[in-house]
Amino acid sequence: MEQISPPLTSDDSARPISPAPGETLTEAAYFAIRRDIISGALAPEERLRIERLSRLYGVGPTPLREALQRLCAAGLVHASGNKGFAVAPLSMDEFTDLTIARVAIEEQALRLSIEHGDDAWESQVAATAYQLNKKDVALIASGEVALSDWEAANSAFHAATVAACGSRWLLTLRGRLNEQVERYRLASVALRRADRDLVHEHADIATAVLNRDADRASALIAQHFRKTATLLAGA
Amino acid sequence: MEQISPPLTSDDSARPISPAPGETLTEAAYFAIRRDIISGALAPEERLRIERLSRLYGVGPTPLREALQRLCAAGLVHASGNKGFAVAPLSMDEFTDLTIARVAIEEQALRLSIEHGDDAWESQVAATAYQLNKKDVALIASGEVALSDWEAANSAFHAATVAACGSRWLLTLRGRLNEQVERYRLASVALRRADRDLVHEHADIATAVLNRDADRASALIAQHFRKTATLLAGA
DNA sequence: CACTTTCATTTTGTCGATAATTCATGCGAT
DNA sequence: ATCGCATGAATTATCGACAAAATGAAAGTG
Repeated sequence: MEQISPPLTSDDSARPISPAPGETLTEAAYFAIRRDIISGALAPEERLRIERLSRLYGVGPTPLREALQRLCAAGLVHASGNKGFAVAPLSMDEFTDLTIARVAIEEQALRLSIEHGDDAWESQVAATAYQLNKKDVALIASGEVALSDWEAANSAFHAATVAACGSRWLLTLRGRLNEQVERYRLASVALRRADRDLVHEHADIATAVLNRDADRASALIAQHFRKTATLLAGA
Repeated sequence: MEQISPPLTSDDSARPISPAPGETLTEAAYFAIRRDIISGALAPEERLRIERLSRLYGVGPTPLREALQRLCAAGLVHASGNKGFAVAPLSMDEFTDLTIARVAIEEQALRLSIEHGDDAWESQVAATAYQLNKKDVALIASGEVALSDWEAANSAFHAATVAACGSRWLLTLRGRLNEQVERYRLASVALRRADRDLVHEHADIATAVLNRDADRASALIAQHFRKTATLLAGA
């Protein structure tokens, strides 16, 4: 989540992972590899040889294999027969597929959230909407504001809107999908300075949500996601 | 999927798994353990000690650990710190949560499928609906027909209806959810002879789908799932 | 030129050692 | 006398090194 796009591949500089407190090496490796796959430091379809990863992260083979198995279940890594692991590929088909699923889940989560959300939820939505608006304006103005800041605010706002949907499973699935989309986002630089009117898009969504207008919020979020998808695809 | 509810726990009878052709031991172990968790042979919250599993399935510790990591990502197993693995617990909260997510995904998948489905899809829906109807009738009549047969038909019908949704991700997520629900289904015997009018429920769904009435199909499927949930909960 | 056989690389599985955790036991305090 | 706490031993998970199986490629032969 930190670095946007480091020296992509062939970055064999050792980046040893901290064993972390009360965390198993397997988990540490899992998070480290996931981060590097999402950020693109490990390129799509790149083969993940154990020995190399072992040198890279300074971890033994066993925790690495276990971490890779988990990533495999998460869909970020592909494991074929006896031919080892590789970073999951990136394709347009997969991306449109992903967008469909994402819209479906976000729409439903949003509807449920609007239906069940209480006052605290409303406050949170309003608060994150306000923060995001500030970041949106700053982004337009200074062109190259701290991007990770904006991303955090963006993510927080969208998370807040669906937080009251009442299903941890729905949110978990949503998280997994976002994880995947993040890869495409970061893979394409086009999205950065796309001159879309984010200020109004987000403001409209926030308004619809706070007005409890499920149909309108649903339509707007679908449009919002699809626009992102179109921009990313056309770039 | 085969056995409904074998001697539950303390079944330490060796059930060695076949290495399978062109399949790695890790995968074999993964499927075997998943089957036993879903079927209830491995009880909820039961601790999964490596040594014991090793004796049970006749597999070394490493493949087992890797399989458990994957199951962990799938949500069927919980892994805590350095305290080993355990079968994921079953709770009412989790179940209602699950039902919400399931309805959300199935509704959307169904709508998309109705929108995009072609003639081949229609045929498949009609065919599986016909088969399921036969099994439904048989189930009512003979009281205790081959249950696995009925389940296969039921599963095939519902799968057919959403098959044309156009998103592999949506279907994958749906599969994961169904996996979880299956555990609750099999854990409760109440569902078996629940005298609900399955014949008509299924027939109505099939009719709505084939008539391309997305709203009605959506409503029916939600009702269908929620009824299952209610029956299961009340038992 | 195609097919087979062999060899090297890579992945997978087994084993033994280390480190963490849990349970039981004994001591001290209330 | 009982409850709480600390200590120690046994159990258990985690890790890294070694060995076996499988895959892919190259070379040799029909």
